[in-house]
Amino acid sequence: MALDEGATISERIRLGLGRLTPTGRKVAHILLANYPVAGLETVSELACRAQVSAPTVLRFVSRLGFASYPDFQRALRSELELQVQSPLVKARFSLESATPTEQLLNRFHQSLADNLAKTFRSVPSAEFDAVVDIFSDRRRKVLTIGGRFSDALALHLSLHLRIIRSGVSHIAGQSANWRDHLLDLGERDCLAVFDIRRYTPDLAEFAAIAASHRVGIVLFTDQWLSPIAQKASHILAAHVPVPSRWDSMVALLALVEAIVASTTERLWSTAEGRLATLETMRHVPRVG
Amino acid sequence: MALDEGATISERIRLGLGRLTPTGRKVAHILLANYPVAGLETVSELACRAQVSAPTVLRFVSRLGFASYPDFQRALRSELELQVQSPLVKARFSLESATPTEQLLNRFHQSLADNLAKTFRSVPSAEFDAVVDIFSDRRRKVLTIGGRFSDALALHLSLHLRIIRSGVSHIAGQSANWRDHLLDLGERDCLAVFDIRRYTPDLAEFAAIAASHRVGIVLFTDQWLSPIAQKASHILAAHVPVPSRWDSMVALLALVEAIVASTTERLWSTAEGRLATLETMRHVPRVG
DNA sequence: CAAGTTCTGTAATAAACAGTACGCTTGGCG
DNA sequence: CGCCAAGCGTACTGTTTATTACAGAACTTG
Repeated sequence: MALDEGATISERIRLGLGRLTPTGRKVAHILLANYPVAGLETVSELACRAQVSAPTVLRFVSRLGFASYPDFQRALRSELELQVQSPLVKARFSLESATPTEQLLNRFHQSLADNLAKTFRSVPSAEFDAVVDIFSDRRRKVLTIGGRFSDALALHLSLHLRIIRSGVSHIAGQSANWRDHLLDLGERDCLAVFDIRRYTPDLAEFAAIAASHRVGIVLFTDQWLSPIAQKASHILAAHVPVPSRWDSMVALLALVEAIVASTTERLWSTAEGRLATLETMRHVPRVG
Repeated sequence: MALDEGATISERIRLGLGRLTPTGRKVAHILLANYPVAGLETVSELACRAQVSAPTVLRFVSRLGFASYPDFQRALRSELELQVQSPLVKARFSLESATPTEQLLNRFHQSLADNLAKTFRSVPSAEFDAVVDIFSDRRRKVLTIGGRFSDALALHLSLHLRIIRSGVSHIAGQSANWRDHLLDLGERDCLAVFDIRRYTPDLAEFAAIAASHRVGIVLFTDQWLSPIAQKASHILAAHVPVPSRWDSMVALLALVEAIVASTTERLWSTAEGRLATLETMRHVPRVG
């Protein structure tokens, strides 16, 4: 790893520019001009771009404080990963005039917008369609279940689906009782599982059992993919990191809402009637 | 170079998803979820991330039409190079080339990003701080409750708060039983209410009763404000419209997460111990 | 239920790569 | 003018990395 942490690599290059040898400076300029791509190429490719020899490039990264060239590349990649693939939202409005709270809100918003962008960019539309297909198929029963926190999303999904179609349930309560629900499920049916990190072992076990009964598994998870991914027939992954002690479920909720919106549209001809019926029932005093 | 030009690599992956083998799909999902960084790592690193073997990764890139893995990486880099240098022109793939689903996802994402921005811009930081103050005050009990759909958020809030502090409960079940909870609440205590449109009459009634007992009401609502706003001591409003039959709770969840993040930070010195205790308890077999 | 096909991981192989030693060149200074 | 030192590139070496061959597992199909 790099000796001198804190600054981004491009900053470190700019700062070190004075201390470099003439050829080293050539490398630095090429790197800054084509940042960060040039640094992700091989040593010889970069050397060729900068019209210097390979050892010069190595001496350069060494002087920047990296133990090796692969080490340098790793740093570059992890920076790229954070720095976002959405360069449009730079919006440097964390100025000194802002109060600490405003800054916090800004940072938080930034991360969320970022997660949203990455999530929507990476979700395969074929996968999305497939899931909507399943949820729109009234012949397939749908069971939803979630982990400790993500269960709220599972509930959210089932609440909406249940309104527009029949055969939807949410599995709550003790994990020992979960598998009872599987009795009702056949090969054509579907289990929607929500599992984000600190993945729930009970859930994985349950999903495995479901999979062994040939129940289709739709997995909503985070960008690192729950272990359940191995059993899942369809996967929708959302980005969850935010500047917080907890992970964010905003992008995952966004996916659920998009799925629900699309499914509702698909089933609208029949869902409309159900909603109307529901409306009239609302005025009847509730039982209990 | 790649045989089949024209599309971006991520698009090509999405399109090819159906034609892939099960393990190949794992690789594809990891790649899309961490695009494009994951593809710039070595074969074995990527294989490890996707929990498959190295040859599987190679077969994957081969099936995508690349002659070799370095070739694939070169393509990825050159795409990255273009993308970074023209930050404005991307994400604009709501063109005629996009499939209906892609357009839907795009529109949906656009609305959500919009809601998020409006919400964070409009939330007064003083109000935000005040709510964090209340939730951080261990002497005040906190009760959460929500409407038909928004109750999932109320639950979400209580689940997190309950971990970092004591005296937090969520009100569920029949509305007739709700007011029982008020018995435990005094003047200094707090009721967190979630209510978005098609506002729930029962909730308004309940909030009114609570207010008459001088319980402080923190209201999470939509941009048009639930009628409960009149009784509320603090209001946090989020924007909810999306191109869907339902309203979106994404921005509201975002606010909740921001509140939770901030409260957690505030109480961290004691919350840390609670979390550790919880962790040790997790390994004890559950009752029932 | 069995034969065949497809898929996948293990292990061995080949290629590309980063790293290094050495000697030449250049610029500064006595 | 000549010595010294710093900088650079060439050529080589050791490692890492991609690749390929093969054998076992899983799933299909008749």
